[in-house]
Amino acid sequence: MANEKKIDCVILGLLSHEALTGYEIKKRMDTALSYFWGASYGSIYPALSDLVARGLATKKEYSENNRKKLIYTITDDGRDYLKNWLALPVEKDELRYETLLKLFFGNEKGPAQAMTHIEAFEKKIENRLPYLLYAENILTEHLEADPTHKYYLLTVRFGIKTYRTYLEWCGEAKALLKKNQGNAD
Amino acid sequence: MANEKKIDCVILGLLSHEALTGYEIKKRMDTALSYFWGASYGSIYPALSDLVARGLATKKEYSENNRKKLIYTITDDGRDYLKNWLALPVEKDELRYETLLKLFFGNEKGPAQAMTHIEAFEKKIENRLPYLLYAENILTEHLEADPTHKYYLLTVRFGIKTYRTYLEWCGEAKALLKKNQGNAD
DNA sequence: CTTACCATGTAAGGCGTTACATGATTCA
DNA sequence: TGAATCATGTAACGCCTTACATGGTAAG
Repeated sequence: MANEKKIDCVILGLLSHEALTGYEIKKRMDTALSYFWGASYGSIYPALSDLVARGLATKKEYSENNRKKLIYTITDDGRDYLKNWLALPVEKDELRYETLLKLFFGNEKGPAQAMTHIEAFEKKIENRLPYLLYAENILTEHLEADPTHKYYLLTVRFGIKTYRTYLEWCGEAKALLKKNQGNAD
Repeated sequence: MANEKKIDCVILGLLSHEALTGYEIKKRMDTALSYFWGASYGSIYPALSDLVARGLATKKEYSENNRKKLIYTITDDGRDYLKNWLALPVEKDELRYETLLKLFFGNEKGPAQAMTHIEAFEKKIENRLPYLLYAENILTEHLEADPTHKYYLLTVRFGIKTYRTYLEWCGEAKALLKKNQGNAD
């Protein structure tokens, strides 16, 4: 019962909402979950087969516009498995911020280099923020009609808040680097 | 020249400041780098041997209080390797927030369960924040005397800002869950 | 007609954690 | 004298990414 693989849990979690194809699961990860989780096809498809083999999901062939899709549905056992995992305490939250890593060792290359990394980071965040704001709007509007999305909304708000903090930090970091560069305004 | 392993880069980055033992490197990761990077002994020690084999670091036996230590020093080649990596654009920043994952699927188990995860997260962050604040004080004080720590300070401030945002979010998330639970104060 | 996207997978290999193994020293 | 911390490492195994392979459809 121990050692739940995270990839199984994410997939079951997504399937607990609605039946999905492997491709759609990947899409969800790249959008709705992108700021706190990720996975590649190379882990998604094998995991799906495995879930079916263990009776935690079922697979159905489905045809849309003459194009066949494989849709996965969570089973009762799958739902139990998910619930069991959800009740366990969180093992670890981890980040691997290469940007911060490069910045940490910034004195090897100087402020100009550090500035470049900060600006690239800033742009990446600025590009992603609108999606989250859009999602927040939709979710807030439908909150009373569909309260099951309350949790989704909470994670979106986490994303928005942290992204805005990142942007704030970028501004401050750039200011500090400029100030210390020796040329006042 | 491509495919720089991150573990090599972190270690070289730490060694670029001062010569260290494997044990000390691990310590740095668990404190100064903890909120944006991590590694285990099982990756640190083999990486150190490898760096020596490639001429990017040297190893010296050293005795302190009759206890032998293996101290690693960065070489000129190591410094070049590090600088080269620092100049490359950031490949990816990634987070794996199990807390957010469990929260995302929270409607399977309800608000009480979600609350538990949020509170555990909150406590973890509250416990770690003081270390960062302490580090910020020290670094700010010594900033003019030792400007090489400017970059370290930037990452510490990143940690503080994001941690504070996390705590803010915890408060809001708990409020939303309570409100929707149906019992107004 | 070709680029982008939809859609599903496999294989190799890398990377890194966990668990194990060992032993010294310090502090209560 | 026992626990905690210092200190260094190895081996097995697991997990996941990258790259590869294939082919349909939609839009310009």
